Amino acid sequence: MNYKIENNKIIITNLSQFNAQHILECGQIFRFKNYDNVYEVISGDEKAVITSEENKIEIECTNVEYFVNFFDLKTNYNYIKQQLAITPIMKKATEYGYGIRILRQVELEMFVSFIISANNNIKRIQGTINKLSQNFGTYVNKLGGYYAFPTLEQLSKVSQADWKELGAGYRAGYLVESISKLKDYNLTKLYNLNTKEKIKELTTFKGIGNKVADCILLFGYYDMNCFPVDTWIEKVYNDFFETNKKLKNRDIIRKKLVAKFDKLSGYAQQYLFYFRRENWQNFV
DNA sequence: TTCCAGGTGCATA
DNA sequence: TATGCACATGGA
Repeated sequence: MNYKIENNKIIITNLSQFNAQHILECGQIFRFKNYDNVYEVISGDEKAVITSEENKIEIECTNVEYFVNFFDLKTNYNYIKQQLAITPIMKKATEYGYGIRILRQVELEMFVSFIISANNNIKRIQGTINKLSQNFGTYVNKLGGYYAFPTLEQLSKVSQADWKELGAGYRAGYLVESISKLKDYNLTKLYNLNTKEKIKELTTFKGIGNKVADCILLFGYYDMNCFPVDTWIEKVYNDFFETNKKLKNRDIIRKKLVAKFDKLSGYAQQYLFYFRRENWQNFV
C-alpha cells in the first residue's frame, strides 16, 4: 500500500485499495459524515477529514500516526482480495467493494457501539452514538471542532434514563450494567486469549451475544478469525453459499463460513456485508 | 398497519 | 442443547 506524509497530511495515490465510501459505509464505524466528496470521521478522541480527488486522496487529521494505524495502511489489500476472489460471488464482492479496509478502532468504543447495534438499524445507531458523544464526550477544538467518544469515566455517568433519551431503547439497561462491570475489567486483557476464549469472555456481559462479540473483536481487536453473522450475512449466505434449503441457525452459518475463509474471515465478511447491503434491491 | 433493523435474554422442554 | 417469544424505536 502506497502512502506518504506531507505537511502533516496522509497522501494516498494507490486508489485501487482505498475508497472512503467503501471503508466508512460498510458498517464497521458509525461516526462519520459525508458532504460533496469529503468524508469526516471521528474515532476515539481523534478526527480525520478525507478529500478524494481523481488521482489521489488527502487525509487531514489530528494525529497522523493514529490514522496510519486506523486505516490499516501497512496492509496490502490487493493481496487479500486476490486470495478471497476464488469463487464468483467473492470475485463480485471484492470488485464491488474494492476500496474496503478493516479499521483498527478503539476497544471501548466498539464495545458500547455494538451493544447499541443489536436488532437496530444503522441510521439510528449513528444518531444514538453521535448524541452520546455530544452530551457526554469532551469537546476538542481542532479541525473544525468535534466531540470525542466518551471515556469510561464519562460513560459511567450515563444513566438508564439518559440512554433511553439517546434512543437506545430496551438496550439501556444492558449498557448501564455492562459499562459498570468494566470498572473492574480491563478490556486489553482479551489480547492474551484466542478467539474462542475472547468470545466466551465478552458474552458474559449483558447485551453481548455471539454476533456482537464478533463485531467487537473484528473492529476493536483486528481479529480476522471472526465472522459476524447478522441479518444481511444470513441473506447472502442463503443466496450464494447454500443451494438447497434455507439455513437459519446463525451459529451454524458462522461455523461454515469460518471453515471456508479461516484467517481471512473478517475481511471476507466485510466484502460480503457491503455487497449485499448496497445491492439488496437486486436480490429480493 | 405491519415489517424490519449489524440480536440478546430468558423461560421452557 | 434447542426453540420461541418479548423487547424500544422509527423508517419504509
